Amino acid sequence: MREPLDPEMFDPVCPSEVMPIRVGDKWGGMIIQCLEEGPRRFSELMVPLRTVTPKVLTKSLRALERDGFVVRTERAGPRHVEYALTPLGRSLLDLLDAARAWAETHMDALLDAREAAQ
Amino acid sequence: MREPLDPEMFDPVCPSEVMPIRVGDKWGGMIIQCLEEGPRRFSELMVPLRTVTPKVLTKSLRALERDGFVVRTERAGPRHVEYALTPLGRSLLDLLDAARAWAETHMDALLDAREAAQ
DNA sequence: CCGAATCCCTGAGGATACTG
DNA sequence: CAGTATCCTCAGGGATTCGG
Repeated sequence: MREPLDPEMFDPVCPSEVMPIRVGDKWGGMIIQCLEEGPRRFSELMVPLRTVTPKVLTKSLRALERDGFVVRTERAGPRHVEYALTPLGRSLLDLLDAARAWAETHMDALLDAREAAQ
Repeated sequence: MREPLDPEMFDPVCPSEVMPIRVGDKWGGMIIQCLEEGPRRFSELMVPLRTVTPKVLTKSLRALERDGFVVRTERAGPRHVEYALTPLGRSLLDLLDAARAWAETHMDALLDAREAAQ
């Protein structure tokens, strides 16, 4: 939670375009993974999600809030906002892990199939 | 495999709009589940997927083919086409089961959260 | 029976710029 | 720092009709 998020946390070669499994919208799964170790601030989230724009990140966070996966908290101090997983959000972590495990094992086969089909 | 697919296989109240987990496109996960017990014909698939149109089903099936999840086989006889899971497609079944298990346990909480947020 | 062809429309997602 | 405000594109998804 204290350590900053790895900017290379998500493989740019394996974006969500290729990943056939999604939780929420395009960024939902990645955001949830970013929050696994504890609350994060808006600007912290933008680091590993490099290509996301503020508007889209906001939209995704709002959607995760609506579904009860994430809580938004304004902390004292100037413009300090934190996003954290709820218990319901945490309940998705196992699924996300399973999805990542599937990807590591089978993504090559998927890519091969896709290439074989041109 | 021999038994016809249950027309009520998928809860119309809980369509993929609500389900936050997706495999492939909107219909991908449901199609894969339909093929779990063995090959199925196009028209068989349309039964549980009631609201899908032929065009969209075709498109989804083609996408599943491209990714190597499904094979399309033309059988002898007039216009007899079968779709079946490949081993790669079968490798997704565990994930889909996990997703369904998650949904059964937590979907109510999600719906509550969504309603609380209006 | 298994689609293909056509048309359409919404919305997810992005680019860019600005603000309290 | 944490977003808003516009504008735009494009593809997912659907309705309807047609064909071998």
